[in-house]
Amino acid sequence: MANLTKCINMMDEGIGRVSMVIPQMPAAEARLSRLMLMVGSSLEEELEAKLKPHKLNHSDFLTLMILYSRPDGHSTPGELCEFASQGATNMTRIANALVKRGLITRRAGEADRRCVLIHITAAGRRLVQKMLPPLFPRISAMFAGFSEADKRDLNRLLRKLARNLDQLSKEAV
Amino acid sequence: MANLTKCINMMDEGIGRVSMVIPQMPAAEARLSRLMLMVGSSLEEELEAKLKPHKLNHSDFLTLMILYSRPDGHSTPGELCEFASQGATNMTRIANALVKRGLITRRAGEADRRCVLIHITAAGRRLVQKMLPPLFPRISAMFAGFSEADKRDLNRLLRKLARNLDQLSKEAV
DNA sequence: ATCTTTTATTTCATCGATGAAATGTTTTCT
DNA sequence: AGAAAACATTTCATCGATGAAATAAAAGAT
Repeated sequence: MANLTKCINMMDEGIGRVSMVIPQMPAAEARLSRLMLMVGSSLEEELEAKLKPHKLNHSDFLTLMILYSRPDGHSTPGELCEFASQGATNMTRIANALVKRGLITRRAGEADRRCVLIHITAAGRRLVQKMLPPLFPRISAMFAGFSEADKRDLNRLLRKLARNLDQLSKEAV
Repeated sequence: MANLTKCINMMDEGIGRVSMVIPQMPAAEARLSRLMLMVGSSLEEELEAKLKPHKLNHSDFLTLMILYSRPDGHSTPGELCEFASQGATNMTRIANALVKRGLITRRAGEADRRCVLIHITAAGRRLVQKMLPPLFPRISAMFAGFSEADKRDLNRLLRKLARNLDQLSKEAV
């Protein structure tokens, strides 16, 4: 929808001109950040579009996937907040919606009774198993033309970038 | 804020377990998509945090930067919609806010009088020139430890990914 | 035993984004 | 000239996200 290539071209020209006026700008790095932002949000759009028919948004889906991918299919709201990068208010709302659809259940915690144990249900598992396979061709197509070395490199570089971002936000305190 | 590394670790374990249950999943590619999404949104958070003190969000800032980086400092709403990936309604709202702050002006188009010409003002330029330099150290820090080859690779791979995403959304019609 | 902290929810108010539909100009088509 | 298309705005209704504050229950600290 967004025509990424066209946006990237115009970004390239723009950064070129700005760095003429402001030479101390780290142009290569600025370009990389913009690329990350553009490709990232395009990917997000693509994903949301595929989730829409199932009446799930990214946060809902991510929450469900975290539970699905857990050894015992459960977690707590606090943990889900952390891994899905959501506030507590938001997670309560998400959980309410998923409970209402019968995809998860809430129980009282056993060890620590302050916690709530959120379990994925059989229906939740079935939904995930129905949703995932149709995504596979598109996920593969995204990386068409990537050699094994390309994938390894991208993987390595994204993780390195992630570590740097963590470092940045840690210092920001 | 999000502790990206921790989220990535849990994603790795999760994908490992899911691909045991669903072996036909393209695990490496799924991992890469998740990485892109996570790093992308972390980057977005980082950027928004830096913009907040100036009372600008990402869309506002992007719109202003597009104008700033233009040879003649102007564009039209339609063009801005395209390059900032915004709907027309949204762009009208953004432009209203920027006009109110004196950062841009609206004029009637000369060649095509249906179009509106949006110009960045002197105040708009001053704001951009004041905002950018403090961002530079952080942009550089994001890519700390990246060799020149790393940056070239990341650049190349992101552009390749972008082309594939464009292809995907074109086919989706 | 009391105080504090942790955990989750509820309530409330707000903000930005979104999309559809109607409107008004201006240009283009035929 | 008249019809159709393009451009931008306005209006309206809605939705998801957000954050602060109050509440309640349980665990931990001293």
